[in-house]
Amino acid sequence: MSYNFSQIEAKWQKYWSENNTFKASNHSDKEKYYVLDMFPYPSGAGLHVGHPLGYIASDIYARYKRHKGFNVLHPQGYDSFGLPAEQYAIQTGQHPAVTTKVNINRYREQLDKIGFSFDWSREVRTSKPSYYKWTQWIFSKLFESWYDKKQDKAREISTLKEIFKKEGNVNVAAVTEEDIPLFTAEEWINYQQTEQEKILLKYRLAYLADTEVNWCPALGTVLANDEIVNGVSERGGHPVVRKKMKQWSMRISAYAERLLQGLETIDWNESLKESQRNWIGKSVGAQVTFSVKNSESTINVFTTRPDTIFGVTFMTLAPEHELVSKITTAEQKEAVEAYKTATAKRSERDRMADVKTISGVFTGAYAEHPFTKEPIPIWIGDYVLASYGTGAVMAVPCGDQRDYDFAKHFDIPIKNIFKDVDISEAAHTNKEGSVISNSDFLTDLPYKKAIKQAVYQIEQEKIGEKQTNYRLRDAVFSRQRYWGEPFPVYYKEGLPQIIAQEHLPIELPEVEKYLPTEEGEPPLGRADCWAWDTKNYKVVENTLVDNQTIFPLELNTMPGWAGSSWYFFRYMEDEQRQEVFASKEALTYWQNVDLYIGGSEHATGHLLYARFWTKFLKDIGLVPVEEPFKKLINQGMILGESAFVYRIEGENKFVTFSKKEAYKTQEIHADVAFVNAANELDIEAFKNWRPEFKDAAFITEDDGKYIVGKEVEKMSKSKFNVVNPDDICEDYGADTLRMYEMFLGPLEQAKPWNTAGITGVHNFLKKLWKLYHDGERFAVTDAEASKEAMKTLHKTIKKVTEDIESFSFNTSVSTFMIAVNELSAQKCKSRAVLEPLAILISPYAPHIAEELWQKLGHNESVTTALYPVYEEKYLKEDSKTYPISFNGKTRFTLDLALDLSKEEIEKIVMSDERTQKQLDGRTPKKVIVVPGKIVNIVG
RNA sequence: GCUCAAGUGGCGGAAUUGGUAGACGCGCUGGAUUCAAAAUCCAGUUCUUUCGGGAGUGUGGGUUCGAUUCCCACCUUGAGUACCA
Repeated sequence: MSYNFSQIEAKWQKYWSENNTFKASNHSDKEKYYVLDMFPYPSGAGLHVGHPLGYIASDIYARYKRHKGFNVLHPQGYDSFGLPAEQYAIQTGQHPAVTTKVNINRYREQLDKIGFSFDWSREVRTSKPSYYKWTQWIFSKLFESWYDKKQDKAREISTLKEIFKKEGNVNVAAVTEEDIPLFTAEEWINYQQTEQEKILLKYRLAYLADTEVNWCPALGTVLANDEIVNGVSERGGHPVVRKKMKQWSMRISAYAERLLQGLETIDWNESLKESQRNWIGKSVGAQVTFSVKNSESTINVFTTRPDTIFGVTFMTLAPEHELVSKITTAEQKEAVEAYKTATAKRSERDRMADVKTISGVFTGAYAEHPFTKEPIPIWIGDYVLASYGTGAVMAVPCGDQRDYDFAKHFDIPIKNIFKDVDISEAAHTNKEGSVISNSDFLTDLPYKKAIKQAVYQIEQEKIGEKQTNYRLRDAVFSRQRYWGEPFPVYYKEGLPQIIAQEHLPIELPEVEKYLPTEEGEPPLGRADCWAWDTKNYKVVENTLVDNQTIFPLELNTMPGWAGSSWYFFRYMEDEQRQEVFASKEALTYWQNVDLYIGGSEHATGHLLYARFWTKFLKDIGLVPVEEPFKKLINQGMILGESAFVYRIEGENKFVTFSKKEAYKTQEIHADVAFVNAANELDIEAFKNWRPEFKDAAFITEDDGKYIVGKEVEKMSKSKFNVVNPDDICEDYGADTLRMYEMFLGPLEQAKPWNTAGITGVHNFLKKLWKLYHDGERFAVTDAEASKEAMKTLHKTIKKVTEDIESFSFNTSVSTFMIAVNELSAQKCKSRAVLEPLAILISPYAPHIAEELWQKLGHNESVTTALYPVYEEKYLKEDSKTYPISFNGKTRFTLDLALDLSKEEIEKIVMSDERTQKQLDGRTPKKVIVVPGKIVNIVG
């Protein structure tokens, strides 16, 4: 009976689904283990072989943990709101919900074929109203909260109102907008209600404010910082410009320090933590106030080097700085205005592309040095960013390269305040080991002490204070798009009002087109039925808006990361799925994700936002954990092998790989489906591919074959190098696909896909099958296993267990191959060996394992079997093959008993004739014997 | 520029505390089987060689009896970030 994988796989996939084999229970005495994949966005292209890599790894781990006796939660779902479905809707007029559903069904079909152990009963779809109801609800909680710095947590906005009523805002330490006026309790009480609401809005964690946003005209929406790569949109690569707009934002900056500290408590890879640290960008220093001469104005600067304050020879403001127009002198007005206009015109991209050009203008004004009282010229320059720190710097050219270059360029004096350092060529930017001089009370202090002393003096003289700055900006939360969560918000007198939980979800309205309106409003502006009736609590026709009881609803939708910032909690609930976003019991039992696997492209987006929301939900007592993902692994990308044909320029003639150098050619992607393992092109298939190739001519190799060029690139439709997992399952089976994906290389590493290599893994599974059979007959016996077979088994248990625990799945596949090769050679048919082997392999190749398990006489699924236990006694050796090396180079080997002493070993080795031959009459200087390891003869 | 990874046969990769470099698989070569092919099985496969050996893990140095592994400098590739005061 041969290995009929298609029949076996269909049989067991049906069995698992019918028997709810992988349904997790929220009530169990077993220890819990939560394994999660980053859920996919269901794109129209379907899955290629790169996508399931992480799912296979997590599935192996989940199945392994079940064998180890854990209650495993391993769910899956869809991040189903997003731009591609909407772009498609704009082009075709099809409702994004329709295409999304089609894509999800296709994904599910593909996933099912690979044999994952997902608990589909807990599936989530972010675009489902029953799901986004709770996304809207969490938004409303953020709206109803403020961040109390004293308690270092988010609190309900009602507590803030109480404080205002009692004592105004003088004693409140909150994370807010900068422009908050101080008021007393009396003033607060006397404010109009709208005035109060305006003030509260500045405190809320979800707030509406005029912000400088990244506007992408091509997509017609704003983008968050993490959605922009190299100055263009991540999706589509469209240009992005800065623009001031009224937008919803999330006060993630309030959590900067906790997001940074939390990294110490989680098991993520270092490079990922490092990118989050960089993104948060903490810097410790001081804020110092400089007064402007002949003016009431003062300039605040932030510096990480207060020790260099005596080296200040000028100041630079960002061109957008609000003081610029105030302090500029009449003579400089024209030049300053011209510079401001010029910089405003330059796009972010231009500014980034040209970092080297130094530009700036003198304002004519002078500040006063807070210690020396000397006048300091004030300049403006675009190397100072308005969005970081205070938008102004105290320039210390001797210690900062940009200040140095600026000073040299404009001939501003440079004062050296470093002891024994030459600054004639460049600034002295390395603070380690430097000693300050020429600096009054800081002279002769090493930099660390100087920083402390400077901060102390600054605080004593009340000209500034110690301060910590973060690069992390608040995240823009509005998108001018259709296919996202609507806000549970309506507007009364221009101020946002939240809709209570019991009226949620606010469902997306129908629109006749998915484009912005003629007035430039978001697509929801096209909806006819998009107003909120505050009496009947329902969405009604826009024509009914009277601004008394019926008000207009918010037209923006939420960004893609809203739904993905909390979905891992949603999976925890199973029974009361319609009632609460997850019950207390479920949240307490499952806590957080033990193992999270996904791509590294989410390093600063999803993974930061999810941590932020989790911390917030913890603050308001909704979840019990501070971090969502305890351990995280980034799977590497599987790359495609593209095939190229070479067209001679100006002709419809293609030249084969080895002869292309003789011509001027143009590389063209050919579909990898037309190319065999030997890189030969199927010329007929290629000709029929596109009309323009119909009459193409070919210059072939001498044997008449056309050989293509190969190159490793990202797998993508546009490169015609996509390999589909369905085809692999069809030809070789899911078990082969699963094992081969793992066999390709280390999980976290990027690696090219090469279908040709798959036969090795497929052959292995055939050999495994044969091991349990004798021709057509199932041949496992109860006969006692040989010593060698037991040794092979326990060696395999040990290695595979270690490999799974360290996520080294590629090496465990080779361990299985070695085991099957050895057992086949030993002709082992013993149940005592083959039964544990079936369990060992079942996380990797679950279908064949189930089939063999059943043939072994079991009625229950192999997933219920306990993992075999490694016993050292089977591996005990009494001799070892010693490498005998001379000066570190192994020359021959020698079998010796393990219980020999060092002296005995040395004696035997020295008397061996091969040793004498190697030595050739010399006397060794030294003989090193490491029992059980090696013998090394020196000399 | 800065930060983080990584450089090992024709290819994917292995070597878990420093101890026989190249496991396992692909590909390739030869053989068995077959009318033939597929499939299967067996043997070989880092380079070099005067067949005794010799060299060899990006490059150069160092520590060590012994280094793919540890240290220093450099080169290359990939990822992230980018005037962050």
